[in-house]
Amino acid sequence: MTKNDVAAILEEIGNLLELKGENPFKSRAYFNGARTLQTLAEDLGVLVREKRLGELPGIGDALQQKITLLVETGSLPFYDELKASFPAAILELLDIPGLGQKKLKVLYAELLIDNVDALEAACLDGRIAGLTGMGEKTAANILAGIMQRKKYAGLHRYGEIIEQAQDLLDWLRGHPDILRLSLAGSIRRAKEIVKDIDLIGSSADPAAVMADFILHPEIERVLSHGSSKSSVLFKGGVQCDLRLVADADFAYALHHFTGSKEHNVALRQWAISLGYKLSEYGLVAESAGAPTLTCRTEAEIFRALDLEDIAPELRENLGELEAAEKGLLPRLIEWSDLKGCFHNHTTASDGKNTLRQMAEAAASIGLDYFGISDHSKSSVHVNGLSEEQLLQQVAEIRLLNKELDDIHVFAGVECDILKDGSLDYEDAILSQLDYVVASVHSSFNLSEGEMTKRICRAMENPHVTMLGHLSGRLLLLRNAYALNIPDVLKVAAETGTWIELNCSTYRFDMDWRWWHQARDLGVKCVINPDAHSVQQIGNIKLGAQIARKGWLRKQDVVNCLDLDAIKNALKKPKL
DNA sequence: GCCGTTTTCGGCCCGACTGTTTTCAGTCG
Repeated sequence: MTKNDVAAILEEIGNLLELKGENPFKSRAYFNGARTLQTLAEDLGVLVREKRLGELPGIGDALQQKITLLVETGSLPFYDELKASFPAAILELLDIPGLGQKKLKVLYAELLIDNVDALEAACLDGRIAGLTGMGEKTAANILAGIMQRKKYAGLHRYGEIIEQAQDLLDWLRGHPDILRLSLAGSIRRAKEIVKDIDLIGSSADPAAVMADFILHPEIERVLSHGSSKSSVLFKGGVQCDLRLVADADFAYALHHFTGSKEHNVALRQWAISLGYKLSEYGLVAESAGAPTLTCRTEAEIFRALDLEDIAPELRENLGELEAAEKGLLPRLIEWSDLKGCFHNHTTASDGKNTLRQMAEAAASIGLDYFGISDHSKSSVHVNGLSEEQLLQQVAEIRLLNKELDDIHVFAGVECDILKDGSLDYEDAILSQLDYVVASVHSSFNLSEGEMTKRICRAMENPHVTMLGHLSGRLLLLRNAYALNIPDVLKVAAETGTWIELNCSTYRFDMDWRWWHQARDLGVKCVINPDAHSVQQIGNIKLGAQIARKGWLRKQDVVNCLDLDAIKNALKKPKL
């Protein structure tokens, strides 16, 4: 049982306890415990074995026992009994917008509603509207929530809505009554999955701004409309919340609504320890005689609390406050630090543009070098290259380099890691390339041990320069395969194998949560677009955002090296 | 159920908006 499995069970327990009418703080304790496990950098099995679970924040005696039982035996009688006292599908109803635990509890107790179809029927035949505390509008809202959920599932990949968010920001900034305006929420923190677009603005006439905001031509439905907050649903299914405050409150509101919630809770505690009370409205001295503070910017709020300015991407309560206190925050990478990239495809395998088009497009966004790595022969479904085709492409690249003077093209391959950890070409072929990206494209269902061994064996090959999309996940589509990432990181450090941060909007893989640890082990990151078209080369900008989230600096990312330095790095034997 | 320099009991972030209600509860972030 992985830590994510355990975390999912703790969350489920939290929800079931709320439905049961338990002390809400008790169920919150389960949610907190789940969150701790999800962001755990260590191996859960090791923690359990060494009886160190209690050292984790939010894990006390009771959770320690329950987690230990789950890890050691794979089951938990407390959970089984709790689950058995409710219908199987009831928690799915909590995903419907507008329906929380309290209403769900009433629906189940009064009408025995325990699935989406029964809920939909009850909305339509008037039974919902007849309950105390619920009326026609409640029924209509729940119904709209069911429809919305069916249509859009409510979650979005960061890389697919960030552009829309930026456009919206620009549109709204043109409003004459807007003073300041920023993205907030998880999209500002560059989370790989985003629920909605949060905007925070300041205005002397918020009602006027709101009145115009809800007239945006791309809006499908206005969900709520007030003078300080409005929510709309855009065509295409993205929800956007706009909050407006007085300009004096802007920095506080921006910080508050950027979150994360966990960061905010920690920062409030921190403020209390210094004698202040922090909220979205201000930073107020609690002790008599202390000066009243006015912060114009978030940086000023942090400074007032004796902290370095914490970048939004780092605000996850994963050590950023402690680092900011000691002046140890990393100087985070910027996309413009990137000088090139390595994992890109052409029409030779499954790309949409030719070798030359790709190289010229890379040059046009200012890159100094660019690597071509088409698929290897086992990936027949994506037109993987035979040995002859691959060597032919290498020859073409050598010729192209004589023509192009503003970019250098490296010849590589995305070589399949076969089921047993061997590679898809012989060493005699691989040795003729400038570099090799090794990736898993098949046999996803191996055990964790087998998959870990497979990938580690591939890294032992001296020709393997880097690992591609380490976990194989496709965001919102496919889970990562079973893999012991700490073990992989250890071997990557020992063998000098780089690990890719794949910038496909579906991947962002390796996950940002691991990079801080990888960095501390000395594992180098390489930010790659996995571009299958000229447009996708630009995804390295998104990748740099995610790298920032993983605490990465310029010196941790090899493709920040200039052309001469990267040539030397590629020539150097890795072992 | 967790936590602790006001500590082993009594808190646990809190305000906007909506809808159902005559003063407030639920949801959301």
